[in-house]
Amino acid sequence: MLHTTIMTALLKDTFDRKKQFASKRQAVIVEAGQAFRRRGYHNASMTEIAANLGLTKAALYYYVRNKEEVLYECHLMAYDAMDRILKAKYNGVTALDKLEALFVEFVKMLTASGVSLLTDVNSLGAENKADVLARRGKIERKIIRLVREGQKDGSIRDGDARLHVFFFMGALNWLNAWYDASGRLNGEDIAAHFALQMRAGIGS
Amino acid sequence: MLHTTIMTALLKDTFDRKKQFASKRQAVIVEAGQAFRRRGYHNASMTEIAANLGLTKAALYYYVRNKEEVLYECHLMAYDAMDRILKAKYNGVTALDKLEALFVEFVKMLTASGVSLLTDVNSLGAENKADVLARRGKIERKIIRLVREGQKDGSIRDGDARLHVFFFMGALNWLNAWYDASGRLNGEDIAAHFALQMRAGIGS
DNA sequence: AATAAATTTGACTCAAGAGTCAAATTTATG
DNA sequence: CATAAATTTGACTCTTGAGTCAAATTTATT
Repeated sequence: MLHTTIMTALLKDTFDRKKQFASKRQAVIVEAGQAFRRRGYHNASMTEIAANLGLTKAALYYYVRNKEEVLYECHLMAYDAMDRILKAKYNGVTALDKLEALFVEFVKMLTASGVSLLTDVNSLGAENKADVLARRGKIERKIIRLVREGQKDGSIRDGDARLHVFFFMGALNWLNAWYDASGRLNGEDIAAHFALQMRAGIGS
Repeated sequence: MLHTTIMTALLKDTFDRKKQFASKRQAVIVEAGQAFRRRGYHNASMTEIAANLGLTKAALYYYVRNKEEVLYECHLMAYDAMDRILKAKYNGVTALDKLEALFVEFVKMLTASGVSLLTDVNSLGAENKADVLARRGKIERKIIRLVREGQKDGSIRDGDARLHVFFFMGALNWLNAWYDASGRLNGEDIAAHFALQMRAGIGS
């Protein structure tokens, strides 16, 4: 009994500590991601990111190995979010319907959360870069497959499915360049508009 | 007579020299632009760009003031090209027709020439950044105006014209991320496909 | 060939920012 | 309070790449 209480206390402690550490680390990644988005990877210094969190640069390095790792995790976070969206089941009889629902979620996610699609993939080392591009490729292929499905069920117009996808993925990636959370357009509106435009663009 | 021949020789000479200088300088900008596109502004070093041209870094600096200026000129070059396209008169009775013709030219230009839309606008100093964003804004507004015109003449579906435009401008900017000149898709095909998708996306 | 201008270079300087580390400080627990 | 682990810090080091400059070299002209 005494033994177990000690154990549980110990476990709870280490668990809490690990949770604390993990969530602080997460905060670092998110803050860095926003800095990267606003100012670009190379223009955002680790010192600056630390300061935004009320920390010193040296303290940052308690949570992350190096800057590149942070960029890498930012990319992964975005692709994880997209994967989660892709994994969910969407209602709608046609593939186009599903694609639309998916697209809405993408836009809402990108306008709402701290997650953003970064473009600076060349600042990653060969290993991480390959990894990130593989993740991106996987997602793109999944969407392309959905488009092909739509071309079979007749909901999506014929034509190069890859081009269909690259076109509207561009809209997603371009969001970062102009979307301003404090602007008059909210994420829901943009999502609705973009979904409609995407659908019209490839629907048959 | 003697006088005039001397003068003309002198003028011709300086003219040639200036032309030489200008075209070499242009080559520097173009090469740098390609390097920036491939590797990102900060990852592409001046030494590397010089080497690609068979020069030394010091020689590069005979042609340009500094790296930022080069980035600035790359942006201007792209916007100049877009301005030229925007200035031309396009056939087609509806605004949508004109927009489509325009869009085709944009895509062809971006897939063909050394010109490319760069995204690293944050690496510019305040002055140049404002300038570049102003140029971009001007172009966007012109296109938005055309979209509004289309909404009046009934060729373009109603809805926020800015969003209509941001959507397909994303496709343009995303080109850099995936387009490979040595790939199986050529610029003309992409232009045709994208034009169709753009048109379908906002046509009424 | 002599000359003058244009072009190129090797060998620098300099600043910025990534990353380190031993020591100080804070936090949780008995 | 004493202690041990976790966290944070100031004060470094080190590398990279931008930018400079006086001198060398090339080019065009008479």
